[in-house]
Parts: sequence; C-alpha cells; structure tokens
Amino acid sequence: MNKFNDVLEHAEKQCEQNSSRLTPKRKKILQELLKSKKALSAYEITDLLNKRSNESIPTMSVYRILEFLEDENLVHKLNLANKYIACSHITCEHNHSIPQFLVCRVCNSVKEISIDIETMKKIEKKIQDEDFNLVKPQLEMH
Amino acid sequence: MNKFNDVLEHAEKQCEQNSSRLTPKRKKILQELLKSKKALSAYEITDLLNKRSNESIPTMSVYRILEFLEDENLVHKLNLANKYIACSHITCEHNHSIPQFLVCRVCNSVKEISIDIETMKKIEKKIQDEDFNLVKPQLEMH
DNA sequence: GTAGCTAATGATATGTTGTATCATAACATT
DNA sequence: AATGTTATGATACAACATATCATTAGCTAC
Repeated sequence: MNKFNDVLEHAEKQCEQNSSRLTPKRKKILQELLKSKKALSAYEITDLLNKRSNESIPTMSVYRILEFLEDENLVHKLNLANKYIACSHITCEHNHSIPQFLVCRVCNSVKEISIDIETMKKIEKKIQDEDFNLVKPQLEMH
Repeated sequence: MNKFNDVLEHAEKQCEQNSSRLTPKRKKILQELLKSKKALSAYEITDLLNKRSNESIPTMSVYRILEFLEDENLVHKLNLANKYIACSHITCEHNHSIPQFLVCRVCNSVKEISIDIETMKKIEKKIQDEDFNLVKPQLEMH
C-alpha cells in the first residue's frame, strides 16, 4: 500500500510544519482510522488498540489524540454519529473546503464529498441574516 | 397567552386525527418545551417536571414521550446538541418542509428557520449522485 | 360490568459517550 | 543535571440513552 504510506508521511510532514509531533500513539490511531472502511467511535478505537497489542491505552488518551488529529485536520468527527474518520484529503496540497459526509445507516460506511461553494454561501448568508454565525461549516444529515 | 393555548389545541387535534393520544404527561412535556426559550435535554426536562410537582417521572418515560412527540412532528431533536425543542410550526396548516436550526453556542437559544427549497434540492441531488439517500432532511451545523 | 386486549407508564439496571482532575513520563532547552 | 513543556496514564464521574420486565389505564366485546 503505497498510498497508505504516502498519507502517513504527508501527515508527519504537516505536523512538523506546525511544530507539533505525530507521536507513535497518534500515528497508530491515525493508521487505524485510515485502514477502517467505516467511522469508528473513540471506544471502538480503544478496543482495537488494546486487542492488537499487550499495552493498553486509556480512553482518555484516545480522546485527546483524536482531538489533536482533528486540530491538525487529519481526522474529522461526525457529530451526528459520535464517530471519527480519517480525512480523505490528507495528501492534497490545496486547502480542501467544506467537507460533507454521507454515512450509510446500515453498514456505517462513510463517503466524504465536497459541497458546492455556491450552495454553502447561500446557507451561510441565510444564517447571517438571522444574526447567527456559522462556527464550523460541516454539514451533517441522516 | 392565547398563542400558547392555540398550539396545544392544535396539537391535540392533530393527535386525534392520527388516532393517537396527547395524554397529560405528553402534554406537560410539550408545554415545557413550548415555554422554554432554549433547547432542553431529556434529563433537563425530567428535572423540570420533578421539581414542579410531587409526582416524579422516570427518565425512560421522558424519552418515550419525546419519541412520541417527534413522531407526531410536534418536537424536533437536535442531534448535534442532544437536545429537544418544540416545533415552531405546530399551528401551520401546510406541511412545513426542511427545518434548519441555529443554536447559539453561548446561550443555547435556538432559532428554527426554513431552508430554501432549491438549495436543499441541490444538496439532495448531490447525495443521490453518490448512491446515498437522504433519510431526514434536517441540516445541523455548529 | 367484567374479561381480555392494547397502549401508556413505572422501575431498575446497564450501556455508551465524554469530561474533570491529578499524577507521571518523555522530551527539549539552557 | 535543572527546568519547563508536552504527552500520556489512571481514576472517577457526568451526561445521554436503551433494554427489559412490571404495572396501570383505557378501550372493546361479550
């Protein structure tokens, strides 16, 4: 899997640039998410790690690491499902904008698509008309 | 508050038509949600009811009643916040389409707006292009 | 009206997701 | 090595939600 290693390498570089560190545990969790075809909950990730090796990782650390990866834009959290997935654009050079996620109700598989900028602008305008602000432009729907 | 009674009356009629019952407890919970300016969690509703009167209601019942009210389209669940609000269109005769919720991050107050049909259609088309189906056309964003 | 059915509610336990807090370990800088 | 900062561990608990079985209320038919 060259693609796979590319992504990890890219992630590492990106962290270096931000002078943050992609530690072994962080890397491991990112790997699990990359391997997974479906979104995983923090607890599912914990279980995966604990089954794979003899060392055990506390839930707390998993949450913290997920938060870190989210801040680095390497993973996304699906708030409607309380699950996490690896960003599918890690190797893209351009800033990818406005992710939208399609989550299958039956098998939980996830597809990340990008939403039309115009559409998003319209929605945002409507929100601002009501004196609200869009904090995070990530659409989620069932 | 005439508006308030109008809404309850309307809700009652609507339930009759569906041959379901707006029992006293269900009505009470709907009232609480109508009175509240912000979205409430199931547990907050439980506490409200239990403080107001000497009888106590189990959480379980609150959840069941909220589910009932949701099915009757009298309340909406905000999945991103795990909270519930009364539908602001109970007295409308027409089927109101595609709710969108603006939730203030600071004070938790909620505004229910309607989204432009065209915009929604576009999004839906995009989803179908990917061989997914939109189960519930309710946008939620931070 | 009472027997029997269904819908609604109660009670209890437990599952799932997430945060608070304080301690320890790893690493970098001087 | 001394010190500060970042990462991780351990423990407890809070918030949200469901499973399951028991009980009560209301309706229908005889």
